[in-house]
Amino acid sequence: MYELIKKDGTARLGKFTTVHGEVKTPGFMNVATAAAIKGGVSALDLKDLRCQVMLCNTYHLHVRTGDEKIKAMGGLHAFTRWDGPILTDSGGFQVFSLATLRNIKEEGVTFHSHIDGRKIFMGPEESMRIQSNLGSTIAMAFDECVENPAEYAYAKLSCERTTRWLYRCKEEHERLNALHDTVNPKQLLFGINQGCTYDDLRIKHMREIASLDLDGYAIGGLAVGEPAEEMYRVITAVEPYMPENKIRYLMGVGTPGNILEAVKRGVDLFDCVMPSRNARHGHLFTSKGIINLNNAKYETDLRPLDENCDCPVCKSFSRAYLRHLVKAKEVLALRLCVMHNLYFYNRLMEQIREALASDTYDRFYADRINVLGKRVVD
RNA sequence: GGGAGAGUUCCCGAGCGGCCAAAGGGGGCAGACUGUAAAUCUGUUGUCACUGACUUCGGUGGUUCGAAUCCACCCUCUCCCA
Repeated sequence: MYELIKKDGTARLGKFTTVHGEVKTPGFMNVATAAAIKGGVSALDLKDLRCQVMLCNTYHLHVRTGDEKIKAMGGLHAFTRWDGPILTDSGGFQVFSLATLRNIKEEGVTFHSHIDGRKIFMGPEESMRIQSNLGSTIAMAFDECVENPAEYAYAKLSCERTTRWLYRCKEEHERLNALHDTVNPKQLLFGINQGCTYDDLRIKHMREIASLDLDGYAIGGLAVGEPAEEMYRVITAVEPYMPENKIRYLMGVGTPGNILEAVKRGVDLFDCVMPSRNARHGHLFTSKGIINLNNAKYETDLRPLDENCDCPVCKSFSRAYLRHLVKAKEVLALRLCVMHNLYFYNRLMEQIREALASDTYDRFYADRINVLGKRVVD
């Protein structure tokens, strides 16, 4: 359950209590799609990286190794050795990202597996069953994440279908939670707001799903190519209709700057592949902006990535060494860079919470917003 | 000593009379990445006064309207025989 500790304008400081532990919010979830943070970081590293929640994907784990096998092995917690909260994404995003490999109908979506091409059907009931088998702390509703830009007519049609899917999700989720043989009978369910960039669709949809009294509410379908200002506008428009006593999750977002903006607009929870993916590509986040380790200027730079960072990587290694590892394509480069970026994101969230707790968020925001997205100059 | 073959732009390597500043890799340089089909993708990589000109394909000469491509000699390397 979510507890709102205090508000600063629309920004919220809170905590979310689950059977697998407490999540301080605003918080960031570290993405481990196939039950692993890409780049060689295991669940055992996540505590050191100040991670609160691990996020895994329904579709990927269904395709390999298979949710029933994972259930038989004790669920995702036993499997990955991560004992904190796990959120499973429903597969809804794959409706969007595997666009060339799928077909959407009222019953659900048929995918062609990206691994072996075989047909996989997933609808609300299937997604709920898989997530139940995985035993995650939080299950996400099965939705359609519509591409941007989208025609109003299609956005409306898709949004209405996502609502119908949500009713089916809730029913199946309750049925499964009541069964004796589930890994986590206290599994929570979050609904997902859709409506593309149309404020009226967003608001109508949000009001509908809010009435279902779910455990949390997500805003989905953003950061899919629309300008950031449009994303902020949608959040601002829909926020008043999100239940105040429920946790709010902005899916797939984003850059450090996006997070500061969204926190200001009342969002509690985030996840994004950006810290891990960019790290794998030598793109590092620091308190003074962005460092691209591929750049020749770091070849003999003996400073740490971020002088203000006390992560295990910054404590020990120079930019020059990390650049060397990146250029040499050493696996160690991936691990160290991902560790730093995840730590940076988790630490950023801590700083946001500290600022909210001490009523200094406006100042924190003003100090950082123009720095975080730019290249480090030094 | 005799025979066979090879030398191409930073590297490997294609080209074998004009469509060649020269394919394709690699490397270099730079950019992108937002609920991960992503340790990936894109651009660029002779010089300059850059919609054009100039220099470059081991060296020097030659044939030709035109040569990285054909000829002669030279240099270097590899392999085989003695």
